[in-house]
Amino acid sequence: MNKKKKQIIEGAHRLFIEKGFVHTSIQDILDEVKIAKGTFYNYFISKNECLIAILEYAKEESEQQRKEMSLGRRADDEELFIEQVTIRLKTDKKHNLMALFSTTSFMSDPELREFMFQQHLSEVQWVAGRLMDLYGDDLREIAFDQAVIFLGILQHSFQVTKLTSQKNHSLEDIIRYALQQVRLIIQHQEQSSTVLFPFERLERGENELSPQLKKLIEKLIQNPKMKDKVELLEFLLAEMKNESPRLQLIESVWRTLSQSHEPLAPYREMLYMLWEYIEKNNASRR
Amino acid sequence: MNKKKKQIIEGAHRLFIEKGFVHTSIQDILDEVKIAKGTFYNYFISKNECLIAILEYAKEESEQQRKEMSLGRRADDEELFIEQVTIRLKTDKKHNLMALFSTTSFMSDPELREFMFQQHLSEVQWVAGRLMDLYGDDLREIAFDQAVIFLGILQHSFQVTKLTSQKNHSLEDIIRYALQQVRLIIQHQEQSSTVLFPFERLERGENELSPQLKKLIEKLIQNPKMKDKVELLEFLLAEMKNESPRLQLIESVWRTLSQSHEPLAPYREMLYMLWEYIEKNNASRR
DNA sequence: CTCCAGCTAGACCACTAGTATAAAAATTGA
DNA sequence: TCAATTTTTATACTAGTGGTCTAGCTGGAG
Repeated sequence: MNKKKKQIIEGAHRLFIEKGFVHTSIQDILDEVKIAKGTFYNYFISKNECLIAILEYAKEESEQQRKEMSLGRRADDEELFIEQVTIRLKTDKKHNLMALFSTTSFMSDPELREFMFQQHLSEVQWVAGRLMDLYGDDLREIAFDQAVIFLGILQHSFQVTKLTSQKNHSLEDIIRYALQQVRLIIQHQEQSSTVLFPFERLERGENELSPQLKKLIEKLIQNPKMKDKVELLEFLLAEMKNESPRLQLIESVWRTLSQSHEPLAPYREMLYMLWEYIEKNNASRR
Repeated sequence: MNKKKKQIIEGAHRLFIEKGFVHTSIQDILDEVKIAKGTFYNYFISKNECLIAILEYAKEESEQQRKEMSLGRRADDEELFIEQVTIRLKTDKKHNLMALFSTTSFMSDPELREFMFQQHLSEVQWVAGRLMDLYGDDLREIAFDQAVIFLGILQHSFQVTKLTSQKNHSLEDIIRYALQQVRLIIQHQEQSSTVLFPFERLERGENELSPQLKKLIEKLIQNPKMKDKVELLEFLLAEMKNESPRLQLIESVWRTLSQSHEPLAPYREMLYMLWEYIEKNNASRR
């Protein structure tokens, strides 16, 4: 990322935390970072766009940390899960984004809204996957429901903690508590009970791969040298929307894309996610 | 309430739903209701104040309905509870305030924030009380926790329903689902398990009576004729903050206040709430 | 009739996000 | 090193915001 852009993001970030998004004017940012208006609008097409960049940065940060802490540990380690959830909340807290993240609906700008939606949904999916790691694949049917319950308890507990300004519970206490409740439900759930969110419906198509792809394409399309890459990516995007994407084709395209090493972080990230996707689907069809 | 004020509230309400709070300008409201700017600021000191008035109105509406539907039915009727929760969500939906209500943190104006806090907290308290009606007073210890869990599951499920734009679940389905999960937890909860929010701490002092009192005092203090009333109310406010308020005194003051029939809705509402408070505490000490 | 609260129209203020432009400065490539 | 290109700057501008203020109008009560 450009150095100046990073400066702006960091400055804006500081101010958003300090004074809140609404009450931070562009002018404030300009004064803080000591740049001219033109420069700001060189990097962001709007104030909202700037916020999105900050949010994206925060998400990447916590995801990176989650991956790192999972190295060399078992996927069914409850403590690992708790730590991973903690890390997200901590970065959210550090970035003071809890509120924004949990709301979405107040957002006026549709693009910002959409972005928050995706963020949120992908978190639910992550939790659902992790719950299956923890408590076995029998959970599959209700994994998504339990993820929703877990996050619901979590979020609401935090809210009420704030409301009553109780300070006697740590982040971890509350996470542990939420997990305990969910475990209890899982253990005593009868087979026949209602399922609100069937897993399959949400597993594919609406996952985070597609929007990521879209964004990458938009970025690359400006560069004429990337024309052939864009073509491949666009094919992938279309293919993944199908009922049953042709895995062989996707894998082939993936290999082609992997051969050239682009110095773009989102490009490499993309390849990694794609690889995960291929693996997962290969496993489930076998 | 003044006729013109009602007109403004209704017009503003319509616009807030249609275009959202942020994107409705004062000018829009003026055009909609066909009034001059001066008139608007005659009734509301700010746009925020106007929003608060709308929210208050919505809350009163749903509380009224909740009371009405409880007439002649047992307090431990699960169906009644479900209907009562439904009615709140429906009016919230009708007023499109779900989002606002559940968030709070994004609000810039501290007064608005405080208001939302109170709204939210009082809802949690209401649910906690009702859960005890349903499942017995043994629940007391964990009633507040379970209320938080219930509302958490509820809110989050709604959010995810929106996210995934699933339409196959009705309001009632989701409420029933949330209650089912909570019931499951209650049935299998061991005695020794963690309690996040001890009931006693939240039962008194921070209930809705105090802020209501404060607001009423602020209103009456402008009227010199009400000076003696204000004195009594201020005594009540102070007394209720004590560890164990002297019920006899409070009841005595209540009788005095009841003798003069003020034509103010909030005044009568106040008396009603105070009476409920006295009854409840009388019962629990007996 | 007078009086006056409530209403109106509209000027005005300081502020907002975002655009436009021309000149200056920094970076780049040869 | 020098010329070309890109980035940055300063500043003026637009159209809109929430909110204040004033001068004058109007309908109804006494």
